[in-house]
Amino acid sequence: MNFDDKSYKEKKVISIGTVRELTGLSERQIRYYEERKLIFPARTASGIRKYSFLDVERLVDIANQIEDGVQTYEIRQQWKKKEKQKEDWKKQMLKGQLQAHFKNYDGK
Amino acid sequence: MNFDDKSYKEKKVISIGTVRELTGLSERQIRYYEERKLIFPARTASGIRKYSFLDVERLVDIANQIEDGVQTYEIRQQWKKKEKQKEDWKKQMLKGQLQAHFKNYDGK
DNA sequence: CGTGTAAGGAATTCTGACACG
DNA sequence: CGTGTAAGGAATTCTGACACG
Repeated sequence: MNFDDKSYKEKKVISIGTVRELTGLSERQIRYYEERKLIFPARTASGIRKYSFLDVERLVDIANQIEDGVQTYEIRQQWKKKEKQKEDWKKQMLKGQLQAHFKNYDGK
Repeated sequence: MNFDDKSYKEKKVISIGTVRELTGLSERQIRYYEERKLIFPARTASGIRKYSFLDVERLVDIANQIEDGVQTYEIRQQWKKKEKQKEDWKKQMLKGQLQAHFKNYDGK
């Protein structure tokens, strides 16, 4: 209903110093995770990084995994795997709908 | 359920340049509305203003009213009036509950 | 009253690099 | 590999003031 509430979470408006305060991470860490393709802030015309609340949550998640000894490229691979699973799930849904469709047309 | 979605809207994390882009207002206007007690950004330790998405919405509302010729102090008065109405409504609710309460105890 | 602007200073952010391990 | 830090520069933000009307 209030779809704006969702965009608040994804709107990239927070600069790195505020992200530092929100997450407790150092700016060095935040920029490094970007270098390792784990986070993708927007950039202003002059090059200043802007993050969303969703990015902030993701950063905390990343930091926790690294604390647990997971390497950055492993985190990236894990996310790719999850993306693939999501794709597969969508295909299954579509397949199910198609089958239901043909059943109606063939069985009668 | 996801009560964080609400706090996103009220968390003061946006600096004035981004607010300018979000609202289309000038920084001068944004600071002036604060001077007139219509908006209340947070401040970092070093004095940088930080706004929430709710503040951004309020700023757009303020700007629209000013465009319509409403003066800043009138906007402030109008809000005070609405605050009062809200208070009165709460009292009414409370009164209603009290009456229902006594009815149960007295009528039986 | 509401807004623009130039002024000078302080705080923020950026990149590339060296360091440690 | 992940993070700290000093370095120099560029972009941002702040306040108080003058201007117009």
